Amino acid sequence: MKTSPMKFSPTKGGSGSPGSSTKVLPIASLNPYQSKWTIRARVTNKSTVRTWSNSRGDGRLFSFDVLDESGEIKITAFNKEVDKFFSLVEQGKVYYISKATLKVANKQFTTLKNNYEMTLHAHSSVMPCDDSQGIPTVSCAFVPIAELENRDTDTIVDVIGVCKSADDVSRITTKTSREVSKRTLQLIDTTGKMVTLTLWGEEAEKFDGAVDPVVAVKGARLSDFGGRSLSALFSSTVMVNPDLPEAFSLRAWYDQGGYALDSQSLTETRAAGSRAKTNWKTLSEVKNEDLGHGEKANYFSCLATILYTRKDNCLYQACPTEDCKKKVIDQQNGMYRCEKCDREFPNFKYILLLIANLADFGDNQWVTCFQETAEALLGHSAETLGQLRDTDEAAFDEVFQKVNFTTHIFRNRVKLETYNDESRVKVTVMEVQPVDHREYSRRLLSNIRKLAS
DNA sequence: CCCCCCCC
Repeated sequence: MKTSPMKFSPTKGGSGSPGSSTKVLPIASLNPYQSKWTIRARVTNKSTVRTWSNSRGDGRLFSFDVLDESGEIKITAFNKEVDKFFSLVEQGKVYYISKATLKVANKQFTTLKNNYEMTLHAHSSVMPCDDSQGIPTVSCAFVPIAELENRDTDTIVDVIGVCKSADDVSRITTKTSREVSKRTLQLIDTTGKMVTLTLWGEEAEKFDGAVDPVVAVKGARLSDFGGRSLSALFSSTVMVNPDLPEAFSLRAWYDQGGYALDSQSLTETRAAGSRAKTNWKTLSEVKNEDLGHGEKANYFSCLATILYTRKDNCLYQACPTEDCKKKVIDQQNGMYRCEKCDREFPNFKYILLLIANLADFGDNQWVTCFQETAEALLGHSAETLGQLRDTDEAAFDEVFQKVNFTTHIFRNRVKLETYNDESRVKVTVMEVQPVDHREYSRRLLSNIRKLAS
């Protein structure tokens, strides 16, 4: 299997053939101080054609990575060489490559294990090689998912896992106003840990996670978002169900029970995080523990019953601009002025700002509910309520009567606020959820057990 | 001679 350096004679000779007097050398032995060489290597990654424009000029380029049994190297082609080689170079195929320029790789940008990289020039030769014997298909040093916790962030890693779930593709706008597709996958492996991998662009769009495929990524960046997470780079290779022994054993492990493992994620997403550590408090605990008195706001969840909602002034006329909730000034001429947007509008939207009194078995607390939480409690949109107030006062009143003595789970933000030298704790409802009685009962039982022990 | 690697 080993391909030792040797003379070779291409079956198709002639002037266009790779230098017949050069040796096939392992990639690992190449350096800028020798020029007579040929490598025989497999293309493991190929970029698209990109253009650039900067102070030093502009042009087109593409790059590809090649691999042999000794190592790997990045090869770049510019302008005329793009035309000459782009369609010839195919992912996964093996080529004889010779007469390219070696230069020291900029470690800032390389993800390959090689101190050098190659540039193709006018006399470079890239020739397909039918014999791929002894040339590996990929070279990955997979890091177990649990091990990612101990690795430095911003390093480049190879990871393989079963894609237990995948989010839908979404479009995001980058800081430089480019639009790009993204999709996050949750990968698990036998270490019992899970990590999020983000795919970008076309890779995100075409990914199909329907059958929990094995996903291997070579050259992903380890980021510290949410603890530890992975992001694919332009230079990453993402492989779905790759033909690798690691993939086969993961598949077997998963199908034989690994799928049922409740893997702990290294990537704390906001939703998962808040679910994992809900800060349950009774209303008296909130007061006794001086919650919200610190520098930062505190969050707590409670089960409570609404005793009273203040219907007066619970609706105001706000700027119709999306995301602007500024109160408008009625110009008394059919126009409404928003100071924040510095514009007048012929219309406005209603915004709810509901003051309510919540009670549990031991205490009560005044809270503020903005738009979404107030709508959830009252069961009507702000717009509907605005119309109702103006047209049917009895029906409007009834909405507020009906919400009294209803019980919900409230997630709240609490913060000490100071107005005119007077400090008081302000509680804002962030989320209203129905009571899950099973879960609530379990929690009570658990509290009772703790008190008993 | 590129070197973009994005979002929460």
